[in-house]
Amino acid sequence: MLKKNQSELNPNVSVDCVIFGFDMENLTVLLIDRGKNKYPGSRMALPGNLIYNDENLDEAANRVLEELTGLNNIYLEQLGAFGDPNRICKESDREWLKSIRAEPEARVITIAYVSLVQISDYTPHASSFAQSAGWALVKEIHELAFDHYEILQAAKEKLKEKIKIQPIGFNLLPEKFTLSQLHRLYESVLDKPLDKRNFRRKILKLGILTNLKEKQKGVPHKPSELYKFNEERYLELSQTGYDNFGF
Amino acid sequence: MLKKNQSELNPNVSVDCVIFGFDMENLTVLLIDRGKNKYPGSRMALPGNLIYNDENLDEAANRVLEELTGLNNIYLEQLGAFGDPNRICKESDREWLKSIRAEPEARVITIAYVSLVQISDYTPHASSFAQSAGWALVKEIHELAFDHYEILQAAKEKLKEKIKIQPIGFNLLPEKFTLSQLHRLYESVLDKPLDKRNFRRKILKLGILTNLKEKQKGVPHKPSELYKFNEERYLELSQTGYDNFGF
DNA sequence: CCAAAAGTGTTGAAGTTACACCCATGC
DNA sequence: GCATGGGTGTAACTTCAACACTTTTGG
Repeated sequence: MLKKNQSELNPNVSVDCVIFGFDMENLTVLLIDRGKNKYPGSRMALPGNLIYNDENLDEAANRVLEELTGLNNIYLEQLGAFGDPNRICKESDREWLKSIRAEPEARVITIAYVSLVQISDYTPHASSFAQSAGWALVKEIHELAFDHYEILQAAKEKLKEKIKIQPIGFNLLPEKFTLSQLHRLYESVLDKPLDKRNFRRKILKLGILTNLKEKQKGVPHKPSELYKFNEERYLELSQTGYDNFGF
Repeated sequence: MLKKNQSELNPNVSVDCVIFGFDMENLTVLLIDRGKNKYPGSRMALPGNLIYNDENLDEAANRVLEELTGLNNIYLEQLGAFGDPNRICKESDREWLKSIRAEPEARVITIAYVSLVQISDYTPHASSFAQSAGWALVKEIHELAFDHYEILQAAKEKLKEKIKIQPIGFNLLPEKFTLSQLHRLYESVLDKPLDKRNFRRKILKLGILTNLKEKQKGVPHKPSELYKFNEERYLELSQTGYDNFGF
């Protein structure tokens, strides 16, 4: 009986994931679609689900992430807890919960996570909480289900702060990338233009990039050199952190 | 019936508060004492309690804080969620929960908060979860109940990061304070020595301090000038934040 | 040859670190 | 008069922001 209780869903605690991607132009976020016509206005939501009583919070977030994207072992960090008593104020949200949860009226606290993935690694999966899912441009999102819009804003702020201090941005790029792509990534996360020459100088000085001495092919302009991380140095800096990248 | 349910304690979600103080020498934290002899080893714990279903997380944290210290409207910020399924692994913790909770075996996720108070404002109160409470030197704490030691470490890190970026340290000082006290505060939070002259120069340049043109009395050395905040400028900077204080 | 993005250095200003001595008070 | 912490300035160095032109490719 205790055993059984331990592996049940906890009706009061969920995790929601803000999964960021980068389409080489703009920051994107993975949203689930709650279905056409039925929930007008805020049809889209962050992926998430209730936790099981026998898993910890990080495990629950990884489970949601893997169920949706098929990915595991990717960058994942807790953002914080959300959950006003009046979080479920929209009628459409209430209806949706009735369709997917055993106790749709329960007070739910959600623990939000931020994840960074390479878009190219993502293979869409149907999952227990989403018929369909897809990438949306972060800058074009103005409304989401529940308090998910607020969570997204907090996630953006956290990413902004963190990318200045730790070299986590690389999690959003493919293995081989150009300095211009990295530059564009920083600009779209920080939401401001960065001087090209200063950016290159700074990022190269960190010593976390290896020049592959290989060039882009098939581009209608001067081809760029490709880089990858220096994994060892990257891990070193990920742990110690910087005082400030200076951006 | 719905109404009743809404104002009940939620058995699965609690808040715990890491309440920092500063005794003019060292960083301190407010701990509750679970009683002599009964719980050896980790007698001390962070103050905290289950949340009510009709209050939000910030309200719950404020309630715990006020119940314990009699203070409200003080600096309070969410740290994050904690709660492995095996969080209650020590027998002494289990026993204690049996004595204070209706469902002592329930899986509990706790939302940790960090609070900064002036020690002189603190008047001890008995409370629903503590017979007695008191300040402990942070650097002398090596063990706490549940996962509270881990939470304390996370709170220290958060405070370190935050104090470099926002002028929140003042919440730990009395209204009138000396630059040396502020200097000592920064040193004990950052846990490293800071050059006196450079510290003074930097902090004064921010323009958030007003020189009261008033001196310490009764000290056996050259009396120091007293300062207070420039409240307006302080609020201004609290909101915008700095890129970096540079410490 | 044109369009498009890649790549590259210098300069002036600001900020950072390191460092040593005299001052005012209580005892 | 001595012990204690308060208060002050400078020089060398590093970092930062601003800024424009040439190069290589595809079409």
